[in-house]
Amino acid sequence: MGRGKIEIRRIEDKNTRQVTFAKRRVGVLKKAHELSVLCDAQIGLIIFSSTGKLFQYCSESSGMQQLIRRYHVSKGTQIPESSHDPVDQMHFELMNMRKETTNLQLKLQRYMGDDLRYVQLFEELIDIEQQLEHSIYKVRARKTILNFG
Amino acid sequence: MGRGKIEIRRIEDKNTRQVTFAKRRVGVLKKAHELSVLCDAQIGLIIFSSTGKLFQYCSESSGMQQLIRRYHVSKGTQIPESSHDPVDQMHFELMNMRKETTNLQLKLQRYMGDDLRYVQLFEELIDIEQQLEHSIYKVRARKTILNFG
DNA sequence: AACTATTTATAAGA
DNA sequence: TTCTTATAAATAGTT
Repeated sequence: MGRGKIEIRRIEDKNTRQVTFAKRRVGVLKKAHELSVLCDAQIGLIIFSSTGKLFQYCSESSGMQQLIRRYHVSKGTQIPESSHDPVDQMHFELMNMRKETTNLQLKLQRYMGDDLRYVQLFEELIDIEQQLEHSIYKVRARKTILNFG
Repeated sequence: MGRGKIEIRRIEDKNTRQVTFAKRRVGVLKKAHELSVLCDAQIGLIIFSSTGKLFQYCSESSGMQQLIRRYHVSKGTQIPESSHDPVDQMHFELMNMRKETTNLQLKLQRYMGDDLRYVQLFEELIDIEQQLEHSIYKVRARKTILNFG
């Protein structure tokens, strides 16, 4: 739907991905709304961007909470490992977040050249090196812009 | 998007409404999936037809339950730090951890050369550049060790 | 269930 | 980056 056809796979270029996200997010929210109105359907749409920002749509006549409740009822049985107790849910989320934080810290360390002892693959080092070189390139470009832009 | 333009309001003819629902339901589910894949977003879409039938989409790497949990957490309201209620404390810890995760993501982005738009201080860029150069030095040292150590 | 004439969404360009 | 536009995709009405 544009000047060219694209494959449906993760867009690698960060800027393009961000622009596409902004455009298509509007598109899909609109489509959800139209379907809900035209066909009298109850619809909830939750979107988390890759940076964790939340966008949502919920059709009229019911808040998202109510829709989610209906969803749970409709699905009937609750998945065993997931509890309805808000405290349990929070605990679960907390564990997930700790895991994510740890991963991020490791990744950051790696890109900061720390804790490379356990990087055993030469290929992986080359990847990191190239990423760092690319980063430096971009930082220098930004420096130039700040200086003369 | 068809032989004629239509107003976005409830379709009165029952048959037409059903047909349109079937067509557009496929369309919006597809759009949600494409957005999720192209832009690395976490998406959940819940559709109840007017007859109460459930249709849903949830992006890879997380079930609908987990997405809903994330939604609840994300919508969580601010809790005063002073509360002694264990649930509030857990909530508070969650919020802090989310903040830390966001910071880590930003820092990582920065060291990967992305999202430098908002780095306004030349000094800060020089810091990042030096850190990156140091990182490359360490990565290269590790390469040497792997090769000859 | 297919088929198209049109509208709509959007990828790439300015 | 916001605006534009050529092209792809969705779909309303038809068969």
